[in-house]
Amino acid sequence: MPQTGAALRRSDAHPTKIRILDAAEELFAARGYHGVSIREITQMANVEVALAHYHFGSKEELFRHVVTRRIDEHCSRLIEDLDRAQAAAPNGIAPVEEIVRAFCRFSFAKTSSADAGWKRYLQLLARTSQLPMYEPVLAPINRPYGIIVVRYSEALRAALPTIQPGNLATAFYMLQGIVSRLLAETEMLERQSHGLCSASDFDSHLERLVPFVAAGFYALAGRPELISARNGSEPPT
Amino acid sequence: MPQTGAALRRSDAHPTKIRILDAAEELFAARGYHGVSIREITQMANVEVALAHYHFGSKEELFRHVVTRRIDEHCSRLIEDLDRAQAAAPNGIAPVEEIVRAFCRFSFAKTSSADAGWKRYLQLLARTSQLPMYEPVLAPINRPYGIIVVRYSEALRAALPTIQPGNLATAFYMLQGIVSRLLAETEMLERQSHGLCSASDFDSHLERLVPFVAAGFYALAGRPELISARNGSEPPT
DNA sequence: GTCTATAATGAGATAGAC
DNA sequence: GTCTATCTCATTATAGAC
Repeated sequence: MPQTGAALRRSDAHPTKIRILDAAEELFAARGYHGVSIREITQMANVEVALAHYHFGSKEELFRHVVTRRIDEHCSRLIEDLDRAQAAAPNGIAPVEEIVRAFCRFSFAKTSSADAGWKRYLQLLARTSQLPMYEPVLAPINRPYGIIVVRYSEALRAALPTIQPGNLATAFYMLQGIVSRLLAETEMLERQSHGLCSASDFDSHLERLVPFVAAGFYALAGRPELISARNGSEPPT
Repeated sequence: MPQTGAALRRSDAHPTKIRILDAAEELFAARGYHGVSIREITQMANVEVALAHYHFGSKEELFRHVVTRRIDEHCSRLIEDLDRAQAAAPNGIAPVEEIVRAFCRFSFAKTSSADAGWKRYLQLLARTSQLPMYEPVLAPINRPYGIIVVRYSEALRAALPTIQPGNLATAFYMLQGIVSRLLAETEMLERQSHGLCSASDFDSHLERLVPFVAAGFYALAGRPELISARNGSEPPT
């Protein structure tokens, strides 16, 4: 047993600080920043209220730690997947489909996996990203994520040399809107499809998203004739 | 002057109940349900706190009234615009582009207009639609909106007879994600495009969204060859 | 319908013993 | 690092005069 006696208060396997972060992640994802109290968080984490303030100072700082905790790995993986797509292309210019796939791969894989922490973190970002946020909490997200936007935009521009800058920015923004809505996992998709589509079936989502978004990019690049060549003849069934 | 003496407390033009609803709409749109107190709302409305309880009973009921107030007109207009698109088609089968345009027209027009109330209502729906909501507040939205989903899905199925039901449902869900993100008007688009795209320029949004989404639908219907025929040769610049 | 006053609770945060 | 106790303030909601 690696833990010392002081490290664990109950039978839980993680130290206090991590348990608070995990509980906060889950509750913030479910009800947003204002919908959750520190008391609820510490109760779920099985620690005293004062420990949240000892470890994080304030509620806002705790929230900042939650959204910051995984952002660097998240962005690193997004870059790695883009690098892989470009390395696989003969001339280093990855096709639109592979760029779009790279943008989704890590998030979709983590959300589908048994790793509940990552799933909740991605839900938290997706669900709160459309609400106005405080600058102190927005900045630590936008610094690494801004690099993602630049790298993916450059890759898409290379794949679509004819596309106008405004069309590229808007198309990428629309892609983010789609991904965000899927990661948020609302009940709407299941209800609207009468149970035909499951919100958690990200393999199906990806096989539909890639041709949908790629076709959109080609259309906005003035290259609709490329769509059938890239897609193959049949869409997912 | 139509108002009686008892109707107005200050110089504002609207009766108390409306003023509370307007203030609540604005604040709920900005910070979500839990991020706003009744005190803030009544303060912005220039009325006493007790009047919110007199008119609406509880905070949750007030929120329900805010999201319910405009939903019927909203849905009626969505149906009207779809009807118009279908009436304009020779055989009653509107092309995908016109269906997508009809789905956006009213919301984009209201958000671009001087009508701040409608703009905030649409922001409220867009920003909170990805957070889990109480069933009592979800039901009054989903009843009329469910009809919209059915009608638009039928129209799209008529325009795309080869599309698989799962592809149709997911594609429509992706369309909703795009529209929702645009209506939410985050600062992300302006930042990511380095000021090239304005979040409030819904004319540009529409001219980019329609070919993007229509191409996506055609791709998922296995009919990519239709895209160039419908779009014309050049995308928006 | 509107106001004042107040109840009842829960919130974020801190001090100090251990 | 952890716990108990407490401070201070804001919250939803209601009672009752006008």
